[in-house]
Amino acid sequence: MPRNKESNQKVKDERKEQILSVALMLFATKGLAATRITDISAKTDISQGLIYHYFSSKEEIFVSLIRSAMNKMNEAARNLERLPIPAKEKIILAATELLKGIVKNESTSQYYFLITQAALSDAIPLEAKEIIKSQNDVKYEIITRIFQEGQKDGVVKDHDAREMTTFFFTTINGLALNKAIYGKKFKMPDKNIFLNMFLK
Amino acid sequence: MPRNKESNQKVKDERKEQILSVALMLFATKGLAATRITDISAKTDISQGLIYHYFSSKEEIFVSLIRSAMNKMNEAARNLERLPIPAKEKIILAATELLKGIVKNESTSQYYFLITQAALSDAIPLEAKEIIKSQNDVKYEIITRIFQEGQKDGVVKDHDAREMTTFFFTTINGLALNKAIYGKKFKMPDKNIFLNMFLK
DNA sequence: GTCTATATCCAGATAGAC
DNA sequence: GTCTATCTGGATATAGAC
Repeated sequence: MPRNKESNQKVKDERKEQILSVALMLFATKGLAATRITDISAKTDISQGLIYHYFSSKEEIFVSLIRSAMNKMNEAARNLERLPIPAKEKIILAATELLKGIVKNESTSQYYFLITQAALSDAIPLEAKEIIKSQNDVKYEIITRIFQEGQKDGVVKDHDAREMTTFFFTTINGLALNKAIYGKKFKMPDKNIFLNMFLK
Repeated sequence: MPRNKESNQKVKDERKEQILSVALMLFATKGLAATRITDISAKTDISQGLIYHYFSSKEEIFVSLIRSAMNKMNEAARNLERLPIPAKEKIILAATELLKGIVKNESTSQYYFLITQAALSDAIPLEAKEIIKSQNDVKYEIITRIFQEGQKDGVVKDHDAREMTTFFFTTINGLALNKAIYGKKFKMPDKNIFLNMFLK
C-alpha cells in the first residue's frame, strides 16, 4: 500500500513541523534549559510520550532548528550574491529585506535569538555550536565580497570591508533582538541611517 | 564589640561579591535556568548551604545582578550628559568608551547578555523584567537629547533622533554579544564606521 | 501511532550539627 | 558562619496498554 505509506509520511512530517514551530517559539522566549517538554506538548496538543516518537530528545529538536536557521540564512545570502545587479543595489536590497523580515516575520527574530543563544551559551548541545561555527562565516564572506565590489565601483565607503561586515551583522542582530524584546511596540528605524555606515 | 561587627560585615560583603561575580559569569555563559547552585558553589568554594545564607534563592542573585547592571549604565549616561563639552564630543566619547568597555572588560559584555536574556526570556523573575522596563529608557532618553543638541549645533545628521538612538544602542548591544561569542578572537571594528550613522 | 503511568534522576532549598 | 546530609518537587525519558 504505497498510498498509505505516503500519507503516513505526510502526517509524520506535519507533526514534526508542528513540534518544531512550537519549540522555536518556546526556545526563543524561554531558552532551551527553561523550556520543558511538557510545555511543547501542551502547546501542540501532542502527548509528552509521542514527542519522543518524533525526536529522541529536547536537544535534538533544538539542533534541528539551528540547522534549518543556518540553511535559510546562507541560502538567502547566496541568492543575493548571484543577482545580476550592481553591488550598491545588493546592499540596499539586503538591508531592506533583512529589516523587513525582522518587522514582519515573527520567526525571523526568533531564529536570531536562537542562534545568539546557541552561540553564547555553554548549556547548548555541542552539535548546535559546531553547526554555527562551521556555517556562520558563509554569509560574512559573501557580504564582505559585495562591499569590496562596491568599493571598486566607488559607491561604498573606504573602510575595511570586513569591519563593515561586522557592523552590518551585529546591527541586524541587535535590531532583531530588540524587536524580540519589544514585540509590536518596536518601531523599526529608518534604514537610511543604517546604510550611512556603508554607502557613500 | 563594634570592631568585630565591622569586620564581620566586611567578610559578609566580600562573600556576597564573590558569589555575584561568579554568578554573573555563569549566568552569562549558561543562562539562568541552566546554571545550578552547585555550579556557583563549586566555582566559589562556598558550600551550597552557605549560599542560601547570603541569598534566599538563585533568582535573587540574578535580580541583584540586573539591578546593579542597570544602575551602572544609567549612572554612566547621566555623567556623560553633565560633562561641559559639546554634543559632538559627547557622542564620540560615548562611542569610544562603550566600545572600549566591550573589548577590555570581560564583565561588560557579560552584563549586556544578562540584560538581553532578562528582557527576552519569559523564564526570568518578574522583578528583573520590571527593573529593566522601568530603567532602560533612562539612557535612551539621555542619548536622544544629546543627538538633538547636536542637530541644533549642525553636527549631527538630520534623521529622527530617537531612531538614531535605537541604532546606537542596538548596535552596541549587538557588538557586545558578538564579543561575548567570539571572546579574544573578536576584533573590534573601527568606531568611525559606527559614527557615520550619526555625525555629519 | 498514540496515550497514560511510572521509573529515574537531579536540582533547589532546608535542617541541624559543629 | 559554615558544613554535610536530606527532603521534596519536578522534569526527562521510558514502558506498556490500546
